[in-house]
Amino acid sequence: MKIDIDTVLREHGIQPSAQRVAVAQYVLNTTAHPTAEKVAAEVRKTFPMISRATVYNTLNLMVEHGLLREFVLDDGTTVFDANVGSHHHFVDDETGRIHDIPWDSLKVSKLEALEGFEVREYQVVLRGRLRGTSRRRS
Amino acid sequence: MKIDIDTVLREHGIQPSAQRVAVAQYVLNTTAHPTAEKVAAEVRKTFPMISRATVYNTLNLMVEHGLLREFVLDDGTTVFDANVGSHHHFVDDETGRIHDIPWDSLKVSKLEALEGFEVREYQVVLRGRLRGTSRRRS
DNA sequence: ACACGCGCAAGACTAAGTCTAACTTTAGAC
DNA sequence: GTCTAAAGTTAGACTTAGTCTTGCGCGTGT
Repeated sequence: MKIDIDTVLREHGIQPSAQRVAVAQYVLNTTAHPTAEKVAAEVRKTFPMISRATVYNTLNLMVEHGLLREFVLDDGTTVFDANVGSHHHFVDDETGRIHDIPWDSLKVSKLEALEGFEVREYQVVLRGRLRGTSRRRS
Repeated sequence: MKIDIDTVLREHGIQPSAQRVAVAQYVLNTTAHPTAEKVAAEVRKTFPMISRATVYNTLNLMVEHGLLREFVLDDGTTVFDANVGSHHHFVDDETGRIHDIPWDSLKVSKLEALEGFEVREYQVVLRGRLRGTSRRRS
């Protein structure tokens, strides 16, 4: 479950440090799509002295080095996603939580027909409710 | 081209005022997907005394009443779109500008197969370059 | 051992947006 | 037309998320 974070960082060209490992440890092992502040809060549970700037620096570093993906929600909050492969997103209207949708669950066609646009990447953003949820409050 | 803004507002249940008309006048007649600050700047050209709060209030009002749509870009900036019908978005990597893609240009299939998700709406967000643009700088 | 550089901390700073309190305008009643 | 209450507007304080700056300390290579 939890491989050697130290190695993962190094493999992606990031020099490890206690703080960076702590951040990576958390953010690479959750599917919760946390915000930067959430990451900071979590990490501080085991590493109380880490500064905000370091958390932000580390997250940005990880994004730059392809270890993490940044995603901005409709309400403007930006969250991080350890799932760096292509996938779509479903946003729960009620809780705001994001769920990853496997790439192959959806198919977008007619992309070729877009005259004048050279598409590098795309993604479907869905919004709605989870079916059969008995209203769990966040 | 420019219908009676006063009437449009009233038809959507918004009591017109000089400030509101000025904001609506601009934002309903552009396809530029402006930010709130951009709207404020534009409106001030003809209405210098309008306050920031009023611009924000008016834009939010218009969104609530379905005259406008809010859209958050990947970098977290939120912009407004007078095109309230369903459509997709293409974000130009180079300039950051957004282009509306007609709903029927793309087709998303297999939506039904999403077990457990009750989709209320969705949208494809594409990213890339405009084809054949001779690098116009923003 | 030494110095150089990288990373970290703390807090100042910025940008975008919301909130508040006081003032002004408007619509409707008389 | 005048009055009043409600609605709208203003300026600026406040909040939140994030970046920048400055200085310190530790590790590493020679």
